[in-house]
Amino acid sequence: MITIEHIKKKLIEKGIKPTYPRVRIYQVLSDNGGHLTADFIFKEIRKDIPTASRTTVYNTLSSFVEVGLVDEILITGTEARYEIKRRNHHHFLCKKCGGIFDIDIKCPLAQGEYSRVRGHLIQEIHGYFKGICKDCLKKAELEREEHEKDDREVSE
Amino acid sequence: MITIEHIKKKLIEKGIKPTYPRVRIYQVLSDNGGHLTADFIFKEIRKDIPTASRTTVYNTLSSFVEVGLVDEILITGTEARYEIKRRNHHHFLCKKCGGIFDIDIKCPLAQGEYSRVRGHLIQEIHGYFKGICKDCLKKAELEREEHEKDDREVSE
DNA sequence: TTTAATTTTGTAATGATTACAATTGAGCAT
DNA sequence: ATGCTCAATTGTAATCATTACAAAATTAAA
Repeated sequence: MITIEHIKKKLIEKGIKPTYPRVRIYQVLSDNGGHLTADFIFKEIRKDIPTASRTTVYNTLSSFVEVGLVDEILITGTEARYEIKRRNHHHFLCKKCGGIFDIDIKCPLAQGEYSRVRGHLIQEIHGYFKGICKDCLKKAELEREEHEKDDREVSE
Repeated sequence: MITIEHIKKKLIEKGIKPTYPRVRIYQVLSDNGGHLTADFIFKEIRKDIPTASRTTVYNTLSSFVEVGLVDEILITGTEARYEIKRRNHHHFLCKKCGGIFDIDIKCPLAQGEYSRVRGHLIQEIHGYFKGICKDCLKKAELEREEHEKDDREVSE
């Protein structure tokens, strides 16, 4: 639980004026774990600031990204997701349920931060995985067993 | 230079009927290097098939992705990009010029294909980098030198 | 309190992608 | 050939996240 004062200090450090909407957006990012959609954040701050607009959310998020407070995660091709910058982890998208999970791995590339490859200056390293999550695997397993039981009953 | 017959064989192998538009889309992907936009492909096949529709391009690309012939690359948050599946390489997006470059690296994670992490079944591994490309770095370097020269002239 | 600068708001536009119904085309039996 | 059936393609309209932009509100300074 980060305090309002702590958030304000963080924003000022990065040259961002800590207005109420901005502080709230940071707080929502901080309180709700990772990979939040702009829409989720918008609805969340609407509870406090009924007049808040989507534009403010987008503007604030992009300035947070610009100064390096926040990461923009692009996995699905549709909605971008945002989270407070945090090193050494990637994301996993379940192709079945659409859920996004954190994968804490120490990628050797991500360690040697901001180096060069073939003359290009590397500033950001993004990685993500797609597959079937634990829960969906379990669910599929159970369904398979059900079907086998059905088959046996039919053939009897 | 892949032959039409070779493309047809590939599509049939994957259970895709090798219609002319589909073969042409594969050929465009094959002849023009990696990370092509749907729009580029659309314009390219329009040269041969003046009646071709965007929908066909999208449908075809998504079936190619589905059967694993093609990878969908999501970097910019806007346009998706497509390329024929190829292992052990990632992409680099230049934040200045918007160019996308191949980065051939042997990521240790990408080697142990389709394993599991924390119970989740990993089917795809995506990685990309952002930064400033070689050319833009050189350009910035030259501009900096220009400015230094200007400063000297002014102070003289 | 007035002024100026910044931030926020709200609406309209954008642009890639998808939905869907109508048309076309390929393969096959008559 | 002709008609039939199914799949592929087309074209238009809708969707939906995001951006542009001008007006209103807020803040900080004078």
